[in-house]
Amino acid sequence: MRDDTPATPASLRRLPSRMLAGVAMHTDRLVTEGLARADARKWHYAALVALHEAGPASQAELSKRTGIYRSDLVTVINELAERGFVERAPDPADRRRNVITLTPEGLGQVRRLQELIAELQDEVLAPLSRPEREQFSGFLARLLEHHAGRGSSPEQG
Amino acid sequence: MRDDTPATPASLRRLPSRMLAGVAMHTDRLVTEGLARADARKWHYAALVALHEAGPASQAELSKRTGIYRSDLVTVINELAERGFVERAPDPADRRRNVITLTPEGLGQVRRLQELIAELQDEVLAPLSRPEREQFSGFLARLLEHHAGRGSSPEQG
DNA sequence: CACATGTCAGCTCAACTGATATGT
DNA sequence: CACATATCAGTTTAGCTGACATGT
Repeated sequence: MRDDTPATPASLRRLPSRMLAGVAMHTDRLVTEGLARADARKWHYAALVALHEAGPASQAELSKRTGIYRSDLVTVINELAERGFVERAPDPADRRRNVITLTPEGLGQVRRLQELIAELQDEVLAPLSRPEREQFSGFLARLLEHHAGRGSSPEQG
Repeated sequence: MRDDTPATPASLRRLPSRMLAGVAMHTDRLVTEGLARADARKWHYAALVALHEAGPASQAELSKRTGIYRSDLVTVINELAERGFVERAPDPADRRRNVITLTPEGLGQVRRLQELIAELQDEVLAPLSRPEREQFSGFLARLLEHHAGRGSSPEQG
Protein backbone atom coordinates (compact mmCIF):
# COMPACT_ATOMS: atom_id res chain seq x y z
CA MET A 1 0.00 0.00 0.00
CA ARG A 2 1.54 3.27 -1.13
CA ASP A 3 1.52 5.64 1.73
CA ASP A 4 -0.11 9.00 1.31
CA THR A 5 2.20 11.98 1.50
CA PRO A 6 2.93 12.64 5.16
CA ALA A 7 1.97 16.18 4.38
CA THR A 8 2.62 19.04 6.72
CA PRO A 9 -0.70 20.44 7.92
CA ALA A 10 -1.82 23.37 5.79
CA SER A 11 -2.00 25.72 8.76
CA LEU A 12 1.68 25.15 9.33
CA ARG A 13 2.66 25.13 5.69
CA ARG A 14 0.97 28.44 4.97
CA LEU A 15 2.06 30.26 8.09
CA PRO A 16 3.86 33.43 6.98
CA SER A 17 6.50 33.26 9.68
CA ARG A 18 7.24 29.69 8.74
CA MET A 19 7.33 30.32 5.01
CA LEU A 20 9.58 33.27 5.63
CA ALA A 21 12.00 31.12 7.58
CA GLY A 22 11.94 28.48 4.85
CA VAL A 23 12.52 30.86 1.97
CA ALA A 24 15.24 32.66 3.89
CA MET A 25 16.92 29.34 4.56
CA HIS A 26 16.89 28.23 0.94
CA THR A 27 18.07 31.65 -0.13
CA ASP A 28 20.88 31.64 2.34
CA ARG A 29 22.02 28.24 1.16
CA LEU A 30 21.96 29.32 -2.47
CA VAL A 31 23.94 32.45 -1.77
CA THR A 32 26.40 30.78 0.56
CA GLU A 33 27.09 27.96 -1.89
CA GLY A 34 27.28 30.33 -4.84
CA LEU A 35 29.80 32.53 -3.09
CA ALA A 36 31.76 29.51 -1.93
CA ARG A 37 32.31 28.54 -5.56
CA ALA A 38 34.02 31.90 -5.93
CA ASP A 39 36.02 31.31 -2.76
CA ALA A 40 34.06 34.03 -0.98
CA ARG A 41 31.49 34.42 1.79
CA LYS A 42 28.62 36.73 2.50
CA TRP A 43 30.65 38.91 4.81
CA HIS A 44 33.40 39.23 2.23
CA TYR A 45 30.89 40.56 -0.21
CA ALA A 46 29.38 42.95 2.32
CA ALA A 47 32.74 44.34 3.34
CA LEU A 48 34.01 44.72 -0.21
CA VAL A 49 30.86 46.47 -1.36
CA ALA A 50 30.92 48.79 1.63
CA LEU A 51 34.50 49.74 0.85
CA HIS A 52 33.72 50.16 -2.81
CA GLU A 53 30.69 52.37 -2.33
CA ALA A 54 31.71 54.45 0.64
CA GLY A 55 35.49 54.43 0.45
CA PRO A 56 38.23 53.40 2.89
CA ALA A 57 37.21 53.02 6.49
CA SER A 58 38.28 51.88 9.91
CA GLN A 59 37.13 48.49 11.07
CA ALA A 60 34.72 50.05 13.50
CA GLU A 61 33.08 52.02 10.75
CA LEU A 62 33.01 49.04 8.43
CA SER A 63 31.28 47.18 11.19
CA LYS A 64 28.56 49.83 11.26
CA ARG A 65 28.22 49.85 7.50
CA THR A 66 27.87 46.13 7.12
CA GLY A 67 26.37 44.95 10.37
CA ILE A 68 29.27 42.59 10.99
CA TYR A 69 30.34 42.42 14.61
CA ARG A 70 33.53 44.22 15.38
CA SER A 71 35.03 41.00 16.66
CA ASP A 72 34.09 38.99 13.58
CA LEU A 73 35.33 41.67 11.24
CA VAL A 74 38.87 40.89 12.28
CA THR A 75 38.63 37.49 10.62
CA VAL A 76 36.88 38.83 7.55
CA ILE A 77 39.55 41.45 6.97
CA ASN A 78 42.25 38.87 7.58
CA GLU A 79 40.80 36.68 4.86
CA LEU A 80 40.35 39.53 2.42
CA ALA A 81 43.88 40.78 3.07
CA GLU A 82 45.28 37.27 2.57
CA ARG A 83 43.71 37.25 -0.86
CA GLY A 84 45.07 40.67 -1.66
CA PHE A 85 41.68 42.35 -1.93
CA VAL A 86 42.15 44.88 0.83
CA GLU A 87 45.02 46.51 2.66
CA ARG A 88 45.14 47.09 6.39
CA ALA A 89 47.28 50.02 7.41
CA PRO A 90 47.52 51.95 10.67
CA ASP A 91 45.76 55.31 10.56
CA PRO A 92 48.35 58.04 11.17
CA ALA A 93 45.61 60.44 12.28
CA ASP A 94 44.33 58.12 15.01
CA ARG A 95 46.66 55.37 15.96
CA ARG A 96 43.98 53.18 17.46
CA ARG A 97 42.57 52.69 14.01
CA ASN A 98 43.38 50.63 10.96
CA VAL A 99 42.44 52.07 7.62
CA ILE A 100 41.08 49.40 5.32
CA THR A 101 41.48 50.13 1.63
CA LEU A 102 40.28 48.31 -1.44
CA THR A 103 43.11 47.20 -3.74
CA PRO A 104 42.81 47.07 -7.54
CA GLU A 105 42.42 43.30 -7.27
CA GLY A 106 39.76 43.93 -4.67
CA LEU A 107 37.93 46.15 -7.10
CA GLY A 108 37.97 43.37 -9.67
CA GLN A 109 36.64 40.96 -7.08
CA VAL A 110 33.79 43.30 -6.12
CA ARG A 111 32.74 43.48 -9.73
CA ARG A 112 32.89 39.73 -10.14
CA LEU A 113 30.93 39.16 -6.96
CA GLN A 114 28.33 41.76 -7.87
CA GLU A 115 27.69 39.88 -11.07
CA LEU A 116 27.49 36.60 -9.21
CA ILE A 117 25.18 37.99 -6.56
CA ALA A 118 22.87 39.41 -9.20
CA GLU A 119 22.60 35.98 -10.79
CA LEU A 120 21.87 34.43 -7.44
CA GLN A 121 19.09 36.93 -6.78
CA ASP A 122 17.59 35.94 -10.09
CA GLU A 123 17.79 32.32 -9.12
CA VAL A 124 16.13 33.02 -5.79
CA LEU A 125 13.31 35.02 -7.33
CA ALA A 126 12.99 32.82 -10.40
CA PRO A 127 9.30 31.97 -9.98
CA LEU A 128 8.29 35.64 -9.84
CA SER A 129 7.80 37.94 -12.83
CA ARG A 130 9.71 41.21 -13.05
CA PRO A 131 6.96 43.36 -11.57
CA GLU A 132 6.29 40.75 -8.92
CA ARG A 133 9.92 40.86 -7.90
CA GLU A 134 9.64 44.60 -7.49
CA GLN A 135 6.56 44.20 -5.36
CA PHE A 136 8.13 41.51 -3.28
CA SER A 137 11.28 43.56 -2.68
CA GLY A 138 9.15 46.53 -1.79
CA PHE A 139 7.26 44.51 0.80
CA LEU A 140 10.49 43.25 2.28
CA ALA A 141 11.88 46.76 2.48
CA ARG A 142 8.79 48.00 4.27
CA LEU A 143 8.81 45.12 6.69
CA LEU A 144 12.48 45.63 7.42
CA GLU A 145 12.05 49.31 8.02
CA HIS A 146 9.12 48.71 10.30
CA HIS A 147 10.91 46.15 12.39
CA ALA A 148 14.21 47.98 12.55
CA GLY A 149 14.67 50.00 15.69
CA ARG A 150 12.58 47.81 17.97
CA GLY A 151 15.65 45.71 18.48
CA SER A 152 15.65 44.86 22.15
CA SER A 153 18.48 42.60 21.13
CA PRO A 154 21.32 43.37 18.76
CA GLU A 155 20.89 42.63 15.18
CA GLN A 156 22.93 41.53 12.28
CA GLY A 157 21.48 41.15 8.88
CA MET B 1 29.24 67.85 14.79
CA ARG B 2 26.44 65.32 14.52
CA ASP B 3 27.74 62.40 12.59
CA ASP B 4 25.90 61.33 9.50
CA THR B 5 24.29 57.94 9.71
CA PRO B 6 26.97 55.38 8.95
CA ALA B 7 24.50 54.03 6.47
CA THR B 8 24.70 50.63 4.92
CA PRO B 9 25.27 51.03 1.18
CA ALA B 10 22.01 50.91 -0.74
CA SER B 11 23.13 47.99 -2.87
CA LEU B 12 23.47 45.95 0.28
CA ARG B 13 20.40 47.31 1.99
CA ARG B 14 18.14 46.57 -0.95
CA LEU B 15 19.51 43.16 -1.78
CA PRO B 16 16.59 40.72 -1.70
CA SER B 17 18.57 37.88 -0.15
CA ARG B 18 19.73 40.22 2.58
CA MET B 19 16.34 41.74 3.25
CA LEU B 20 14.90 38.27 3.36
CA ALA B 21 17.42 37.23 5.97
CA GLY B 22 16.73 40.33 7.99
CA VAL B 23 12.96 40.03 7.93
CA ALA B 24 13.16 36.34 8.73
CA MET B 25 15.38 37.10 11.67
CA HIS B 26 13.09 39.74 13.13
CA THR B 27 10.13 37.48 12.56
CA ASP B 28 11.80 34.58 14.23
CA ARG B 29 12.64 36.71 17.25
CA LEU B 30 9.10 37.97 17.54
CA VAL B 31 7.64 34.49 17.33
CA THR B 32 10.19 32.91 19.62
CA GLU B 33 9.72 35.58 22.26
CA GLY B 34 5.96 35.52 21.93
CA LEU B 35 5.82 31.79 22.39
CA ALA B 36 8.26 31.97 25.27
CA ARG B 37 5.79 34.18 27.13
CA ALA B 38 3.35 31.27 26.85
CA ASP B 39 6.03 28.84 28.01
CA ALA B 40 6.16 27.31 24.54
CA ARG B 41 8.50 27.06 21.59
CA LYS B 42 8.09 26.89 17.86
CA TRP B 43 8.42 23.14 17.80
CA HIS B 44 5.86 22.71 20.48
CA TYR B 45 3.41 24.58 18.33
CA ALA B 46 4.32 22.61 15.22
CA ALA B 47 3.93 19.26 16.95
CA LEU B 48 0.69 20.19 18.67
CA VAL B 49 -0.87 21.48 15.47
CA ALA B 50 0.24 18.40 13.55
CA LEU B 51 -1.37 16.19 16.17
CA HIS B 52 -4.47 18.29 16.21
CA GLU B 53 -4.99 18.38 12.47
CA ALA B 54 -3.89 14.92 11.47
CA GLY B 55 -4.46 12.89 14.58
CA PRO B 56 -2.25 10.69 16.77
CA ALA B 57 1.02 9.60 15.24
CA SER B 58 4.32 7.89 15.89
CA GLN B 59 7.31 10.11 16.45
CA ALA B 60 8.70 9.18 13.06
CA GLU B 61 5.55 10.32 11.37
CA LEU B 62 5.36 13.47 13.43
CA SER B 63 8.87 14.18 12.32
CA LYS B 64 7.76 14.01 8.71
CA ARG B 65 4.74 16.18 9.35
CA THR B 66 6.60 18.92 11.13
CA GLY B 67 10.10 18.80 9.70
CA ILE B 68 11.60 18.35 13.14
CA TYR B 69 14.49 15.91 13.26
CA ARG B 70 13.62 12.57 14.79
CA SER B 71 16.38 13.02 17.32
CA ASP B 72 15.15 16.45 18.35
CA LEU B 73 11.56 15.31 18.52
CA VAL B 74 12.40 13.26 21.56
CA THR B 75 13.04 16.40 23.55
CA VAL B 76 10.00 18.19 22.18
CA ILE B 77 7.70 15.32 23.12
CA ASN B 78 9.34 15.10 26.52
CA GLU B 79 8.56 18.73 27.18
CA LEU B 80 5.01 18.47 25.90
CA ALA B 81 4.39 15.34 27.96
CA GLU B 82 5.82 17.02 31.06
CA ARG B 83 3.24 19.75 30.65
CA GLY B 84 0.47 17.22 30.15
CA PHE B 85 -0.30 18.25 26.57
CA VAL B 86 0.44 14.92 24.95
CA GLU B 87 0.65 11.31 25.97
CA ARG B 88 3.34 8.92 24.84
CA ALA B 89 2.24 5.30 24.80
CA PRO B 90 3.74 2.22 23.19
CA ASP B 91 1.93 1.14 20.03
CA PRO B 92 0.54 -2.36 20.56
CA ALA B 93 0.42 -2.91 16.81
CA ASP B 94 4.10 -2.17 16.30
CA ARG B 95 6.14 -2.21 19.44
CA ARG B 96 8.95 -0.13 17.99
CA ARG B 97 6.63 2.82 17.96
CA ASN B 98 5.23 5.27 20.43
CA VAL B 99 1.83 6.64 19.74
CA ILE B 100 1.65 10.31 20.58
CA THR B 101 -1.82 11.58 21.44
CA LEU B 102 -3.12 15.01 22.17
CA THR B 103 -4.71 15.32 25.62
CA PRO B 104 -7.69 17.57 26.39
CA GLU B 105 -5.26 20.01 28.01
CA GLY B 106 -3.19 19.76 24.87
CA LEU B 107 -6.19 20.70 22.80
CA GLY B 108 -6.70 23.76 24.94
CA GLN B 109 -3.07 24.69 24.48
CA VAL B 110 -3.28 24.32 20.70
CA ARG B 111 -6.18 26.73 20.64
CA ARG B 112 -4.39 29.21 22.84
CA LEU B 113 -1.25 29.00 20.76
CA GLN B 114 -3.14 29.33 17.51
CA GLU B 115 -4.59 32.56 18.78
CA LEU B 116 -1.19 33.77 19.88
CA ILE B 117 0.45 32.80 16.61
CA ALA B 118 -2.23 34.61 14.64
CA GLU B 119 -1.54 37.77 16.62
CA LEU B 120 2.16 37.40 16.02
CA GLN B 121 1.60 37.06 12.27
CA ASP B 122 -0.34 40.28 12.40
CA GLU B 123 2.48 41.94 14.21
CA VAL B 124 4.99 40.70 11.68
CA LEU B 125 2.94 41.86 8.72
CA ALA B 126 1.73 45.03 10.39
CA PRO B 127 2.98 47.46 7.74
CA LEU B 128 1.13 45.65 4.94
CA SER B 129 -2.54 46.06 4.08
CA ARG B 130 -4.81 43.02 3.97
CA PRO B 131 -4.53 42.45 0.23
CA GLU B 132 -0.80 43.07 0.38
CA ARG B 133 -0.46 40.41 3.02
CA GLU B 134 -2.23 37.98 0.74
CA GLN B 135 0.09 38.86 -2.09
CA PHE B 136 3.13 38.57 0.08
CA SER B 137 2.08 35.18 1.40
CA GLY B 138 1.37 34.04 -2.13
CA PHE B 139 4.84 35.04 -3.22
CA LEU B 140 6.38 33.21 -0.31
CA ALA B 141 4.39 30.08 -1.09
CA ARG B 142 5.50 30.13 -4.69
CA LEU B 143 9.11 30.67 -3.76
CA LEU B 144 8.97 27.88 -1.24
CA GLU B 145 7.40 25.48 -3.67
CA HIS B 146 9.95 26.32 -6.30
CA HIS B 147 12.91 25.81 -4.03
CA ALA B 148 11.59 22.71 -2.35
CA GLY B 149 12.97 19.53 -3.78
CA ARG B 150 16.33 20.91 -4.87
CA GLY B 151 17.57 20.26 -1.38
CA SER B 152 21.01 18.78 -1.79
CA SER B 153 21.09 19.14 1.96
CA PRO B 154 18.35 18.32 4.46
CA GLU B 155 15.91 20.95 5.37
CA GLN B 156 13.93 21.99 8.33
CA GLY B 157 11.62 24.87 8.23
C1' DC C 1 39.28 59.68 33.89
C1' DA C 2 35.82 58.03 30.41
C1' DC C 3 35.66 56.42 25.98
C1' DA C 4 37.01 54.19 21.27
C1' DT C 5 39.45 50.67 18.71
C1' DG C 6 41.24 46.19 17.30
C1' DT C 7 41.89 41.64 18.96
C1' DC C 8 41.19 37.23 21.26
C1' DA C 9 38.94 33.71 23.77
C1' DG C 10 34.79 31.69 24.73
C1' DC C 11 29.73 31.12 25.32
C1' DT C 12 25.09 29.49 23.57
C1' DC C 13 21.98 27.51 20.91
C1' DA C 14 20.09 25.36 16.75
C1' DA C 15 20.94 22.50 13.03
C1' DC C 16 22.73 18.35 11.88
C1' DT C 17 25.21 13.51 12.17
C1' DG C 18 26.15 9.26 13.80
C1' DA C 19 25.63 5.14 16.75
C1' DT C 20 23.04 1.98 19.34
C1' DA C 21 19.25 -0.89 21.33
C1' DT C 22 15.03 -2.71 20.23
C1' DG C 23 11.74 -4.48 17.30
C1' DT C 24 9.59 -6.06 12.50
C1' DC D 1 19.14 -10.43 7.04
C1' DA D 2 17.69 -5.61 5.74
C1' DC D 3 15.01 -2.12 7.55
C1' DA D 4 12.36 1.14 10.95
C1' DT D 5 12.00 3.36 15.33
C1' DA D 6 13.18 5.88 19.47
C1' DT D 7 16.92 7.55 22.00
C1' DC D 8 21.42 9.50 23.12
C1' DA D 9 25.90 11.55 22.40
C1' DG D 10 28.45 14.50 19.84
C1' DT D 11 29.85 17.89 15.91
C1' DT D 12 29.58 22.25 13.73
C1' DT D 13 28.68 26.90 12.91
C1' DA D 14 26.80 31.51 13.56
C1' DG D 15 25.51 34.88 16.43
C1' DC D 16 26.89 37.09 20.34
C1' DT D 17 29.48 38.53 24.87
C1' DG D 18 33.38 39.85 27.73
C1' DA D 19 37.75 41.15 28.60
C1' DC D 20 41.96 43.35 27.48
C1' DA D 21 45.80 46.23 25.54
C1' DT D 22 46.45 50.30 23.26
C1' DG D 23 45.44 54.81 22.27
C1' DT D 24 42.60 59.48 22.45
